[in-house]
Amino acid sequence: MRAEATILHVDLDAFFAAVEQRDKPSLRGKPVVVGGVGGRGVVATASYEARAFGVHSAMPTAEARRRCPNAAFLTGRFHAYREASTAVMKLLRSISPLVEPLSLDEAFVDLAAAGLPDLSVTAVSSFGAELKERVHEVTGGLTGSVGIGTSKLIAKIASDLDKPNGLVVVAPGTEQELLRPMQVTVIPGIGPATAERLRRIGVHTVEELEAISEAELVRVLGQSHGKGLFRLARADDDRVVVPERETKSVSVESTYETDHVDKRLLDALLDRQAAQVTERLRNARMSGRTVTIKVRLHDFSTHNRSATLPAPTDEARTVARLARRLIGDIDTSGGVRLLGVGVSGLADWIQDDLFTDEEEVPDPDEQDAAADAALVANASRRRDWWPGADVEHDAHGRGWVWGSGRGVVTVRFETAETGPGRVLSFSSDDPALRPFSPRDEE
DNA sequence: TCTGGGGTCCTAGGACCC
DNA sequence: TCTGGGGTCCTAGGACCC
Repeated sequence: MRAEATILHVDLDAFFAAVEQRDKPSLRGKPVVVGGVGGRGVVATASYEARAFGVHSAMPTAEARRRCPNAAFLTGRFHAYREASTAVMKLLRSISPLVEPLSLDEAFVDLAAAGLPDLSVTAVSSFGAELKERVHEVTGGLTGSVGIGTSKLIAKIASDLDKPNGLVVVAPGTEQELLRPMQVTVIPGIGPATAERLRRIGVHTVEELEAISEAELVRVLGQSHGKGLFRLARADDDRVVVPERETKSVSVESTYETDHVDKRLLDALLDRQAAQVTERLRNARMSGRTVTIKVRLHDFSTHNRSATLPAPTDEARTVARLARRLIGDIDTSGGVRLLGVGVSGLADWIQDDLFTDEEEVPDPDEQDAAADAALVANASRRRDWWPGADVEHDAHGRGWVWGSGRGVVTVRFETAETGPGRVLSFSSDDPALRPFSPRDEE
Protein backbone atom coordinates (compact mmCIF):
# COMPACT_ATOMS: atom_id res chain seq x y z
CA MET A 1 0.00 0.00 0.00
CA ARG A 2 1.30 3.44 -0.93
CA ALA A 3 1.32 6.65 1.05
CA GLU A 4 -0.57 8.47 -1.69
CA ALA A 5 -3.57 7.53 -3.81
CA THR A 6 -1.68 6.88 -7.03
CA ILE A 7 -3.32 3.82 -8.50
CA LEU A 8 -6.23 4.50 -10.79
CA HIS A 9 -8.71 1.97 -12.11
CA VAL A 10 -10.97 2.73 -15.08
CA ASP A 11 -13.94 0.59 -15.96
CA LEU A 12 -16.07 1.47 -18.98
CA ASP A 13 -19.78 1.32 -18.14
CA ALA A 14 -21.84 -1.51 -19.66
CA PHE A 15 -19.20 -1.48 -22.33
CA PHE A 16 -20.51 -3.68 -25.17
CA ALA A 17 -24.06 -2.40 -24.79
CA ALA A 18 -22.87 1.19 -24.60
CA VAL A 19 -20.98 0.84 -27.89
CA GLU A 20 -24.15 -0.51 -29.51
CA GLN A 21 -26.19 2.39 -28.19
CA ARG A 22 -23.55 4.85 -29.35
CA ASP A 23 -23.57 3.43 -32.89
CA LYS A 24 -27.34 2.87 -33.16
CA PRO A 25 -29.24 5.88 -31.87
CA SER A 26 -32.53 3.96 -31.93
CA LEU A 27 -31.19 1.83 -29.07
CA ARG A 28 -30.41 4.75 -26.79
CA GLY A 29 -32.46 4.79 -23.63
CA LYS A 30 -33.65 1.26 -24.34
CA PRO A 31 -32.73 -2.11 -22.85
CA VAL A 32 -29.89 -3.72 -24.82
CA VAL A 33 -28.44 -7.15 -24.18
CA VAL A 34 -25.22 -8.26 -25.84
CA GLY A 35 -24.25 -11.90 -25.71
CA GLY A 36 -25.09 -15.31 -27.11
CA VAL A 37 -28.49 -15.18 -28.74
CA GLY A 38 -28.85 -18.92 -29.32
CA GLY A 39 -30.61 -21.34 -27.04
CA ARG A 40 -27.48 -21.83 -24.98
CA GLY A 41 -26.27 -18.26 -24.98
CA VAL A 42 -25.49 -16.16 -21.94
CA VAL A 43 -25.46 -12.41 -21.41
CA ALA A 44 -22.11 -10.71 -21.83
CA THR A 45 -23.29 -7.17 -21.07
CA ALA A 46 -26.67 -5.66 -20.29
CA SER A 47 -27.34 -1.94 -20.63
CA TYR A 48 -28.48 -0.17 -17.49
CA GLU A 49 -32.01 -0.07 -18.91
CA ALA A 50 -31.93 -3.87 -19.15
CA ARG A 51 -30.40 -4.22 -15.68
CA ALA A 52 -33.49 -2.52 -14.31
CA PHE A 53 -35.37 -5.67 -15.37
CA GLY A 54 -32.96 -7.88 -13.45
CA VAL A 55 -30.83 -8.83 -16.44
CA HIS A 56 -27.11 -9.18 -15.72
CA SER A 57 -23.89 -10.65 -17.09
CA ALA A 58 -23.55 -14.44 -17.16
CA MET A 59 -27.31 -14.91 -17.03
CA PRO A 60 -28.65 -17.36 -19.64
CA THR A 61 -30.07 -15.34 -22.52
CA ALA A 62 -33.29 -17.37 -22.32
CA GLU A 63 -33.78 -16.06 -18.78
CA ALA A 64 -32.95 -12.52 -19.91
CA ARG A 65 -35.63 -12.78 -22.61
CA ARG A 66 -38.13 -13.83 -19.98
CA ARG A 67 -37.26 -10.89 -17.77
CA CYS A 68 -37.00 -8.31 -20.50
CA PRO A 69 -38.73 -9.46 -23.68
CA ASN A 70 -38.56 -6.01 -25.27
CA ALA A 71 -34.80 -5.67 -25.05
CA ALA A 72 -32.68 -5.68 -28.19
CA PHE A 73 -30.66 -8.91 -28.18
CA LEU A 74 -27.41 -8.56 -30.09
CA THR A 75 -24.52 -10.96 -30.71
CA GLY A 76 -21.83 -8.33 -30.45
CA ARG A 77 -19.45 -6.59 -32.84
CA PHE A 78 -16.02 -7.19 -31.43
CA HIS A 79 -14.22 -5.07 -33.96
CA ALA A 80 -16.11 -2.04 -32.72
CA TYR A 81 -15.40 -2.92 -29.10
CA ARG A 82 -11.72 -3.46 -29.78
CA GLU A 83 -11.54 -0.14 -31.58
CA ALA A 84 -13.09 1.76 -28.68
CA SER A 85 -10.88 -0.11 -26.25
CA THR A 86 -7.76 0.72 -28.22
CA ALA A 87 -8.64 4.41 -28.17
CA VAL A 88 -9.03 4.34 -24.39
CA MET A 89 -5.83 2.40 -23.79
CA LYS A 90 -3.95 4.80 -26.03
CA LEU A 91 -5.29 7.70 -24.02
CA LEU A 92 -4.25 6.02 -20.77
CA ARG A 93 -0.75 5.35 -22.09
CA SER A 94 -0.42 9.00 -22.98
CA ILE A 95 -0.94 9.71 -19.29
CA SER A 96 1.39 7.12 -17.78
CA PRO A 97 3.80 4.54 -19.15
CA LEU A 98 2.44 2.09 -16.58
CA VAL A 99 -0.95 0.95 -17.86
CA GLU A 100 -2.22 -2.55 -17.20
CA PRO A 101 -5.27 -3.56 -19.24
CA LEU A 102 -7.36 -6.22 -17.51
CA SER A 103 -9.76 -6.69 -20.40
CA LEU A 104 -11.16 -4.62 -23.26
CA ASP A 105 -12.98 -2.33 -20.86
CA GLU A 106 -10.77 -2.13 -17.77
CA ALA A 107 -7.29 -1.01 -16.86
CA PHE A 108 -5.06 0.08 -14.02
CA VAL A 109 -2.96 3.22 -14.42
CA ASP A 110 -0.02 4.03 -12.17
CA LEU A 111 -0.21 7.74 -11.49
CA ALA A 112 3.08 7.72 -9.62
CA ALA A 113 4.73 7.17 -13.01
CA ALA A 114 2.69 9.90 -14.69
CA GLY A 115 4.81 12.79 -13.54
CA LEU A 116 1.97 14.71 -11.88
CA PRO A 117 3.12 17.71 -9.84
CA ASP A 118 0.64 17.08 -7.04
CA LEU A 119 -0.64 13.75 -5.75
CA SER A 120 -2.98 15.02 -3.06
CA VAL A 121 -6.51 13.67 -2.90
CA THR A 122 -7.85 16.91 -4.35
CA ALA A 123 -5.38 16.87 -7.20
CA VAL A 124 -5.94 13.24 -8.19
CA SER A 125 -9.71 13.81 -7.96
CA SER A 126 -9.66 16.56 -10.52
CA PHE A 127 -7.28 14.49 -12.60
CA GLY A 128 -9.80 11.63 -12.52
CA ALA A 129 -12.64 13.94 -13.53
CA GLU A 130 -10.62 15.21 -16.45
CA LEU A 131 -9.75 11.69 -17.51
CA LYS A 132 -13.43 10.76 -17.61
CA GLU A 133 -14.11 13.66 -19.95
CA ARG A 134 -11.31 12.62 -22.23
CA VAL A 135 -12.56 9.01 -22.27
CA HIS A 136 -15.92 10.41 -23.33
CA GLU A 137 -14.22 12.35 -26.12
CA VAL A 138 -11.97 9.65 -27.54
CA THR A 139 -14.73 7.05 -27.56
CA GLY A 140 -17.38 9.26 -29.08
CA GLY A 141 -19.57 9.33 -26.02
CA LEU A 142 -18.86 6.36 -23.76
CA THR A 143 -18.64 6.80 -20.03
CA GLY A 144 -16.33 5.16 -17.59
CA SER A 145 -16.13 4.83 -13.83
CA VAL A 146 -12.90 5.70 -12.12
CA GLY A 147 -11.53 4.61 -8.77
CA ILE A 148 -8.34 5.94 -7.24
CA GLY A 149 -6.57 4.65 -4.18
CA THR A 150 -3.34 3.56 -2.60
CA SER A 151 -3.44 0.05 -4.09
CA LYS A 152 -4.93 -2.01 -6.88
CA LEU A 153 -7.43 -3.50 -4.46
CA ILE A 154 -8.72 -0.14 -3.33
CA ALA A 155 -8.75 1.45 -6.79
CA LYS A 156 -10.71 -1.46 -8.20
CA ILE A 157 -13.26 -1.50 -5.42
CA ALA A 158 -13.56 2.29 -5.60
CA SER A 159 -14.37 2.30 -9.31
CA ASP A 160 -17.32 0.05 -8.56
CA LEU A 161 -18.80 2.19 -5.80
CA ASP A 162 -20.47 4.85 -7.91
CA LYS A 163 -21.30 3.23 -11.24
CA PRO A 164 -22.07 4.30 -13.86
CA ASN A 165 -20.02 7.35 -14.71
CA GLY A 166 -18.62 7.51 -11.18
CA LEU A 167 -15.49 8.85 -9.60
CA VAL A 168 -14.35 7.74 -6.16
CA VAL A 169 -11.06 8.60 -4.51
CA VAL A 170 -10.28 6.74 -1.31
CA ALA A 171 -8.14 8.93 0.90
CA PRO A 172 -4.94 7.33 2.19
CA GLY A 173 -5.50 5.97 5.67
CA THR A 174 -9.23 5.37 5.24
CA GLU A 175 -8.95 2.04 3.42
CA GLN A 176 -9.79 -0.25 6.29
CA GLU A 177 -12.80 1.69 7.45
CA LEU A 178 -14.07 1.49 3.88
CA LEU A 179 -13.54 -2.26 3.61
CA ARG A 180 -14.60 -3.49 7.02
CA PRO A 181 -18.38 -3.29 6.63
CA MET A 182 -18.33 -4.71 3.10
CA GLN A 183 -19.17 -8.26 2.10
CA VAL A 184 -16.06 -10.37 1.48
CA THR A 185 -17.18 -10.84 -2.11
CA VAL A 186 -16.05 -7.28 -2.94
CA ILE A 187 -12.51 -8.59 -2.83
CA PRO A 188 -11.49 -9.72 -6.30
CA GLY A 189 -10.60 -13.39 -6.03
CA ILE A 190 -13.43 -14.27 -3.67
CA GLY A 191 -15.98 -15.98 -5.87
CA PRO A 192 -18.89 -18.22 -4.98
CA ALA A 193 -16.78 -21.20 -3.86
CA THR A 194 -14.50 -19.18 -1.58
CA ALA A 195 -17.42 -17.16 -0.23
CA GLU A 196 -19.16 -20.40 0.70
CA ARG A 197 -16.10 -21.76 2.49
CA LEU A 198 -15.78 -18.52 4.40
CA ARG A 199 -19.49 -18.51 5.22
CA ARG A 200 -19.08 -21.93 6.78
CA ILE A 201 -16.53 -20.55 9.21
CA GLY A 202 -18.83 -17.66 9.99
CA VAL A 203 -17.19 -15.03 7.81
CA HIS A 204 -19.37 -12.69 5.76
CA THR A 205 -17.78 -9.27 6.01
CA VAL A 206 -14.24 -8.05 5.57
CA GLU A 207 -14.18 -7.18 9.27
CA GLU A 208 -14.95 -10.80 10.11
CA LEU A 209 -12.33 -11.95 7.62
CA GLU A 210 -9.78 -9.75 9.33
CA ALA A 211 -10.39 -11.59 12.59
CA ILE A 212 -9.31 -14.95 11.13
CA SER A 213 -5.71 -16.01 11.65
CA GLU A 214 -3.44 -16.57 8.68
CA ALA A 215 -2.99 -20.22 9.64
CA GLU A 216 -6.74 -20.75 9.66
CA LEU A 217 -7.18 -19.09 6.26
CA VAL A 218 -4.40 -21.24 4.83
CA ARG A 219 -6.10 -24.32 6.28
CA VAL A 220 -9.45 -23.40 4.73
CA LEU A 221 -8.32 -21.90 1.41
CA GLY A 222 -4.86 -23.27 0.72
CA GLN A 223 -1.45 -21.69 0.88
CA SER A 224 -1.60 -19.10 -1.84
CA HIS A 225 -5.18 -17.96 -1.57
CA GLY A 226 -5.13 -18.04 2.23
CA LYS A 227 -2.05 -15.88 2.59
CA GLY A 228 -3.23 -13.53 -0.14
CA LEU A 229 -6.60 -12.94 1.47
CA PHE A 230 -5.10 -12.51 4.91
CA ARG A 231 -3.29 -9.48 3.54
CA LEU A 232 -6.09 -8.12 1.36
CA ALA A 233 -8.46 -8.24 4.34
CA ARG A 234 -6.13 -5.69 5.95
CA ALA A 235 -5.96 -3.62 2.76
CA ASP A 236 -2.34 -4.74 2.65
CA ASP A 237 -1.67 -4.83 -1.08
CA ASP A 238 1.59 -3.94 -2.79
CA ARG A 239 0.88 -5.48 -6.20
CA VAL A 240 2.45 -3.37 -8.90
CA VAL A 241 0.96 -2.18 -12.17
CA VAL A 242 2.33 -4.50 -14.85
CA PRO A 243 2.24 -2.98 -18.34
CA GLU A 244 3.06 -6.04 -20.46
CA ARG A 245 2.02 -9.58 -19.73
CA GLU A 246 3.07 -12.39 -21.96
CA THR A 247 0.42 -14.64 -23.39
CA LYS A 248 0.49 -18.09 -21.80
CA SER A 249 -2.08 -19.91 -23.89
CA VAL A 250 -4.33 -19.57 -26.90
CA SER A 251 -7.59 -21.45 -27.21
CA VAL A 252 -10.81 -21.77 -29.12
CA GLU A 253 -13.99 -23.31 -27.84
CA SER A 254 -17.55 -23.61 -28.92
CA THR A 255 -20.82 -24.69 -27.38
CA TYR A 256 -23.22 -26.32 -29.80
CA GLU A 257 -26.93 -25.78 -30.05
CA THR A 258 -27.45 -29.51 -29.67
CA ASP A 259 -25.19 -32.19 -28.25
CA HIS A 260 -23.05 -34.01 -30.78
CA VAL A 261 -22.50 -37.77 -30.72
CA ASP A 262 -21.12 -38.59 -34.16
CA LYS A 263 -17.39 -39.25 -33.73
CA ARG A 264 -16.57 -38.23 -37.30
CA LEU A 265 -18.30 -34.93 -36.73
CA LEU A 266 -16.38 -34.41 -33.48
CA ASP A 267 -13.13 -35.11 -35.29
CA ALA A 268 -14.04 -32.63 -38.01
CA LEU A 269 -14.92 -29.99 -35.43
CA LEU A 270 -11.59 -30.55 -33.68
CA ASP A 271 -9.81 -30.19 -37.02
CA ARG A 272 -11.49 -26.87 -37.60
CA GLN A 273 -10.65 -25.61 -34.12
CA ALA A 274 -7.05 -26.75 -34.53
CA ALA A 275 -6.91 -24.69 -37.72
CA GLN A 276 -8.37 -21.65 -35.94
CA VAL A 277 -6.07 -21.88 -32.96
CA THR A 278 -2.94 -22.34 -35.05
CA GLU A 279 -3.90 -19.46 -37.29
CA ARG A 280 -4.03 -17.26 -34.24
CA LEU A 281 -0.70 -18.63 -33.07
CA ARG A 282 0.92 -17.83 -36.39
CA ASN A 283 -0.57 -14.35 -36.44
CA ALA A 284 0.95 -13.78 -33.02
CA ARG A 285 4.21 -15.32 -34.22
CA MET A 286 4.11 -17.96 -31.57
CA SER A 287 4.06 -21.70 -31.26
CA GLY A 288 3.39 -24.03 -28.39
CA ARG A 289 4.26 -27.46 -27.05
CA THR A 290 1.18 -28.48 -25.11
CA VAL A 291 -2.10 -29.23 -26.83
CA THR A 292 -5.20 -29.38 -24.65
CA ILE A 293 -8.69 -30.36 -25.62
CA LYS A 294 -11.71 -29.43 -23.57
CA VAL A 295 -14.87 -31.47 -23.71
CA ARG A 296 -18.10 -30.57 -21.95
CA LEU A 297 -20.51 -33.48 -21.96
CA HIS A 298 -24.30 -33.56 -22.00
CA ASP A 299 -24.33 -33.52 -18.19
CA PHE A 300 -22.19 -30.35 -18.14
CA SER A 301 -19.21 -32.20 -16.70
CA THR A 302 -16.02 -30.80 -18.19
CA HIS A 303 -12.93 -32.81 -19.05
CA ASN A 304 -9.52 -31.70 -20.27
CA ARG A 305 -6.90 -33.85 -21.89
CA SER A 306 -3.48 -32.61 -22.82
CA ALA A 307 -0.24 -33.85 -24.29
CA THR A 308 3.08 -32.13 -24.65
CA LEU A 309 5.14 -32.27 -27.80
CA PRO A 310 8.93 -32.44 -27.76
CA ALA A 311 9.08 -29.19 -29.71
CA PRO A 312 6.67 -26.29 -30.24
CA THR A 313 4.35 -26.31 -33.21
CA ASP A 314 1.99 -23.93 -34.98
CA GLU A 315 0.89 -26.54 -37.50
CA ALA A 316 -2.83 -27.21 -37.79
CA ARG A 317 -2.21 -30.81 -38.81
CA THR A 318 -0.08 -31.60 -35.81
CA VAL A 319 -2.49 -30.02 -33.37
CA ALA A 320 -5.47 -31.68 -35.06
CA ARG A 321 -3.89 -35.13 -34.93
CA LEU A 322 -3.10 -34.76 -31.28
CA ALA A 323 -6.56 -33.39 -30.53
CA ARG A 324 -8.22 -36.32 -32.29
CA ARG A 325 -6.19 -38.79 -30.31
CA LEU A 326 -6.84 -37.03 -27.05
CA ILE A 327 -10.61 -37.11 -27.43
CA GLY A 328 -10.34 -40.89 -27.77
CA ASP A 329 -9.72 -40.97 -24.03
CA ILE A 330 -13.13 -39.52 -23.26
CA ASP A 331 -16.47 -41.29 -23.37
CA THR A 332 -18.48 -39.02 -25.64
CA SER A 333 -21.31 -41.45 -26.27
CA GLY A 334 -23.76 -39.45 -24.17
CA GLY A 335 -23.25 -36.37 -26.32
CA VAL A 336 -20.85 -33.46 -26.44
CA ARG A 337 -22.07 -29.99 -25.60
CA LEU A 338 -18.82 -28.08 -25.94
CA LEU A 339 -15.55 -28.73 -27.66
CA GLY A 340 -12.35 -26.72 -27.40
CA VAL A 341 -8.72 -26.83 -28.49
CA GLY A 342 -5.95 -24.88 -26.84
CA VAL A 343 -2.19 -24.57 -27.09
CA SER A 344 0.05 -23.60 -24.19
CA GLY A 345 3.71 -23.78 -23.32
CA LEU A 346 4.16 -20.97 -25.78
CA ALA A 347 7.45 -19.92 -27.25
CA ASP A 348 8.23 -16.88 -29.29
CA TRP A 349 8.73 -18.22 -32.69
CA ILE A 350 9.20 -15.86 -35.55
CA GLN A 351 8.94 -17.96 -38.64
CA ASP A 352 10.63 -15.54 -41.01
CA ASP A 353 13.65 -15.09 -38.80
CA LEU A 354 14.14 -18.75 -38.12
CA PHE A 355 13.40 -20.20 -41.49
CA THR A 356 14.65 -17.97 -44.21
CA ASP A 357 15.42 -20.96 -46.36
CA GLU A 358 12.44 -22.79 -47.73
CA GLU A 359 14.15 -26.14 -47.21
CA GLU A 360 14.42 -25.44 -43.52
CA VAL A 361 10.69 -25.14 -42.93
CA PRO A 362 9.78 -28.08 -40.69
CA ASP A 363 8.58 -31.11 -42.55
CA PRO A 364 4.95 -31.86 -41.65
CA ASP A 365 5.85 -35.53 -41.44
CA GLU A 366 8.46 -34.76 -38.84
CA GLN A 367 5.88 -32.78 -36.95
CA ASP A 368 3.56 -35.76 -37.11
CA ALA A 369 6.34 -37.95 -35.81
CA ALA A 370 6.81 -35.52 -32.97
CA ALA A 371 3.11 -35.69 -32.20
CA ASP A 372 3.29 -39.46 -32.11
CA ALA A 373 6.29 -39.29 -29.85
CA ALA A 374 4.44 -37.10 -27.41
CA LEU A 375 1.61 -39.58 -27.36
CA VAL A 376 3.98 -42.41 -26.64
CA ALA A 377 5.48 -40.50 -23.75
CA ASN A 378 1.99 -40.04 -22.42
CA ALA A 379 0.94 -43.60 -23.10
CA SER A 380 3.89 -45.02 -21.24
CA ARG A 381 2.43 -43.43 -18.14
CA ARG A 382 -1.10 -44.47 -18.89
CA ARG A 383 -1.33 -47.97 -20.16
CA ASP A 384 -5.06 -47.77 -20.82
CA TRP A 385 -4.64 -44.72 -22.96
CA TRP A 386 -3.33 -45.92 -26.26
CA PRO A 387 -6.04 -47.86 -28.09
CA GLY A 388 -4.77 -51.18 -29.27
CA ALA A 389 -1.47 -50.66 -27.54
CA ASP A 390 0.64 -53.57 -26.48
CA VAL A 391 2.52 -52.83 -23.31
CA GLU A 392 5.45 -54.78 -22.02
CA HIS A 393 7.26 -54.29 -18.78
CA ASP A 394 10.83 -54.63 -17.88
CA ALA A 395 12.09 -55.85 -14.54
CA HIS A 396 11.72 -52.38 -13.05
CA GLY A 397 8.03 -52.26 -13.84
CA ARG A 398 8.48 -49.65 -16.49
CA GLY A 399 6.23 -49.98 -19.50
CA TRP A 400 7.18 -49.70 -23.11
CA VAL A 401 4.45 -49.13 -25.56
CA TRP A 402 3.86 -50.50 -28.98
CA GLY A 403 1.23 -48.23 -30.40
CA SER A 404 -0.35 -49.03 -33.68
CA GLY A 405 -2.12 -46.14 -35.30
CA ARG A 406 -3.00 -46.04 -38.95
CA GLY A 407 -0.20 -48.22 -40.19
CA VAL A 408 2.41 -46.59 -38.02
CA VAL A 409 4.03 -48.15 -35.04
CA THR A 410 5.15 -45.61 -32.53
CA VAL A 411 7.40 -46.83 -29.85
CA ARG A 412 10.53 -46.17 -27.95
CA PHE A 413 13.10 -47.79 -30.16
CA GLU A 414 16.70 -47.59 -30.97
CA THR A 415 18.21 -47.62 -34.42
CA ALA A 416 21.75 -47.66 -35.63
CA GLU A 417 21.35 -44.03 -36.64
CA THR A 418 19.57 -42.59 -33.63
CA GLY A 419 21.19 -44.55 -30.87
CA PRO A 420 19.33 -45.79 -27.83
CA GLY A 421 16.44 -44.10 -26.15
CA ARG A 422 15.18 -41.78 -28.85
CA VAL A 423 11.45 -41.47 -28.97
CA LEU A 424 10.43 -41.69 -32.59
CA SER A 425 7.84 -43.18 -34.80
CA PHE A 426 8.43 -45.41 -37.76
CA SER A 427 6.48 -47.42 -40.18
CA SER A 428 5.69 -50.75 -38.62
CA ASP A 429 7.61 -53.00 -40.95
CA ASP A 430 10.87 -51.09 -40.87
CA PRO A 431 13.53 -53.83 -40.59
CA ALA A 432 16.03 -51.42 -39.04
CA LEU A 433 14.10 -51.36 -35.80
CA ARG A 434 14.37 -53.39 -32.73
CA PRO A 435 12.68 -52.75 -29.41
CA PHE A 436 14.57 -50.49 -27.15
CA SER A 437 15.58 -51.99 -23.85
CA PRO A 438 15.59 -49.58 -20.93
CA ARG A 439 18.78 -51.13 -19.66
CA ASP A 440 20.60 -49.63 -22.60
CA GLU A 441 20.00 -46.25 -21.07
CA GLU A 442 22.11 -46.88 -18.02
C1' DT B 1 -34.00 -25.03 -24.15
C1' DC B 2 -30.67 -23.43 -17.06
C1' DT B 3 -25.38 -22.52 -17.24
C1' DG B 4 -20.42 -18.44 -23.26
C1' DG B 5 -15.67 -17.73 -24.52
C1' DG B 6 -11.12 -16.33 -23.59
C1' DG B 7 -8.01 -16.25 -20.36
C1' DT B 8 -4.97 -16.77 -15.53
C1' DC B 9 -3.48 -19.04 -11.43
C1' DC B 10 -3.39 -22.80 -8.01
C1' DT B 11 -3.31 -27.62 -6.26
C1' DA B 12 -2.18 -32.29 -6.14
C1' DG B 13 -0.15 -36.45 -7.61
C1' DG B 14 3.07 -39.15 -10.33
C1' DA B 15 7.34 -39.58 -13.01
C1' DC B 16 11.87 -38.72 -13.10
C1' DC B 17 16.44 -36.90 -11.92
C1' DC B 18 20.25 -36.05 -8.88
C1' DT C 1 14.60 -55.45 4.17
C1' DC C 2 13.76 -50.87 4.11
C1' DT C 3 13.61 -46.83 2.01
C1' DG C 4 15.59 -39.65 1.45
C1' DG C 5 14.56 -35.36 -0.14
C1' DG C 6 14.38 -31.58 -3.24
C1' DG C 7 13.33 -29.88 -7.75
C1' DT C 8 11.15 -29.98 -12.22
C1' DC C 9 7.97 -31.43 -15.62
C1' DC C 10 3.58 -33.08 -16.84
C1' DT C 11 -1.47 -33.86 -16.39
C1' DA C 12 -6.32 -33.08 -14.56
C1' DG C 13 -9.37 -30.37 -12.34
C1' DG C 14 -11.16 -26.29 -10.17
C1' DA C 15 -11.76 -21.34 -8.96
C1' DC C 16 -11.91 -17.03 -10.68
C1' DC C 17 -12.07 -12.82 -13.75
C1' DC C 18 -14.26 -9.97 -17.48
